[in-house]
Amino acid sequence: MEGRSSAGVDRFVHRLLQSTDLSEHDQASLLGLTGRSVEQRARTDLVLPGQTVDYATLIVDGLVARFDQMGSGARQLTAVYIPGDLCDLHSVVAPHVGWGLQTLTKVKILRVPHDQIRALVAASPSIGLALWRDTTIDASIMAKRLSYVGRAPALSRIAHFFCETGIRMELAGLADRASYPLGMTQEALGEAMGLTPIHINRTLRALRDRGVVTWRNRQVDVHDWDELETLADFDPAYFLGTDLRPRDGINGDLLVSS
Amino acid sequence: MEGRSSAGVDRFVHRLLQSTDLSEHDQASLLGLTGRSVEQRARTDLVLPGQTVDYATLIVDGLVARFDQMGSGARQLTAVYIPGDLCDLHSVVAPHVGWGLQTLTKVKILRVPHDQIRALVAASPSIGLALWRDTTIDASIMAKRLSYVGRAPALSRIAHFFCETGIRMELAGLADRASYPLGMTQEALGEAMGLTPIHINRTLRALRDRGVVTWRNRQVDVHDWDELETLADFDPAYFLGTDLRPRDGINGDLLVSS
DNA sequence: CGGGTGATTGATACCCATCAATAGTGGTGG
DNA sequence: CCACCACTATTGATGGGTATCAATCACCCG
Repeated sequence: MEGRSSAGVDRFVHRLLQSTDLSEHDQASLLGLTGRSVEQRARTDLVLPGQTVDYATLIVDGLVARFDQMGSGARQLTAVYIPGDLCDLHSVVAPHVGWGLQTLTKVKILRVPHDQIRALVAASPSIGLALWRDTTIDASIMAKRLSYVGRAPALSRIAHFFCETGIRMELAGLADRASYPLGMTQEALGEAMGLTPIHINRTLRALRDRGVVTWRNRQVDVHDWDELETLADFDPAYFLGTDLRPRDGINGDLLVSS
Repeated sequence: MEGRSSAGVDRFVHRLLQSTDLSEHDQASLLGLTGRSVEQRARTDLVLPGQTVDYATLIVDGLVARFDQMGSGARQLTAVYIPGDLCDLHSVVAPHVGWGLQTLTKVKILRVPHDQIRALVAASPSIGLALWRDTTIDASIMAKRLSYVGRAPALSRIAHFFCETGIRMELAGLADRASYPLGMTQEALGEAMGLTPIHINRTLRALRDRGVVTWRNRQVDVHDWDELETLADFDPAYFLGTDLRPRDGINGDLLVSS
């Protein structure tokens, strides 16, 4: 079970590089991350609210969601993660968690000990910066979700999810934005969107009937990306590292200067 | 205008200490933060989406909100900040922002240059840890908001906001949880809750009629805290540093060990 | 004292939830 | 390999929580 299965780590480092410059040495350090490899079937809880964890969860294959649970037992998914994501990176600095993690599909994950990550941060300020920044991007995505759940109608909300997920898939090198695998259930999407599965189903039908996007057999196919973006009022700026790329006074070991 | 007005900085450091142990030296460094003091009237934008900022905003007095703006112009408030909060701490690592900041009341703020903060982080891993952790607490609050906007009815949603804000006020040493100033408008609360101001007004009336809480003259008075918590299904664990206090293997300069 | 913003209330419409039932799909064991 | 069974997707009917449109009142600041 132990192993330095690099597939997932590779993707993670690749994503970090989209927002932060890292030296060869730092990249090598990050690629050296290891963890216990675990496989789980769909719809299983990996971490429960109230737990204290000492590892972070890196997705190698499949989908994982972070959720918050209401007293009634109803769940709201606050984030959906794809391969290459380090789901609960923030648990490194806040190991007592108020949320949980659940699988959305059959998954393969890597449990990376917090100690390893902390050691890297201690050894390299750039890595600390990159990881901190990664958690802020995670928060940006959540903020955007909040604004859509609070303000957008179901059609726009779901369209936005398809846009966002498509771009993330593409950036991760997993698929094309207009055609990507999505193995979660309609019920899970409902929990992410703040909608009932019934209404999800009807809205998906509306999107299909309009010829915009089809989601069948665990596969999303966008037939009219422009129209999807219009319906979603989509602007990818909020989670792209684009504007955080090499620029004076921000990147790399700037933390060490003043 | 320049000044080392410490009132706000004091509160900020005080809050950091609730979740992280910091040495006397680190505390002194943080207290040495300075910035340009600015005053603004209510309902004014401090930062607009798409801007690149080189300072962080520390609230000395008044309320500030972070918002996301839809294409229609409608705004969703993704966070509400009180005195002592460093609103956009995450902008230190991601200075190109996708959101904006607006005042909710007349405010006095301090604009603290990113450079100053980065220098502190470079000089002390503990400070880096404390600040990173602070942004994760911010994210926890947002996640909780998301789950309530997505899953809870208006009454519960608003009750939860009153609980959360009361506890935060109390922790900040600004007021009692059951009686605190809240100078924002009902419209602004609507933007935070994902509800129209009309519905906010009616729900407030319902809370008043039940004898649970009264919000008048910019002042919240909770008459029945237990009932309010029940209505809100409130559990403060998600943003308290409580469980992050001194504990082996987590705090202080642990970042520097392995 | 005037003007504008915020609060309050009423009437109506609509989006989405809920309840209920059937069809389809994939996984599992015999 | 097939049959079963649980889970998932789909559709209909109905109700409810909020939004929307509209108007009046209260209040604060200049």
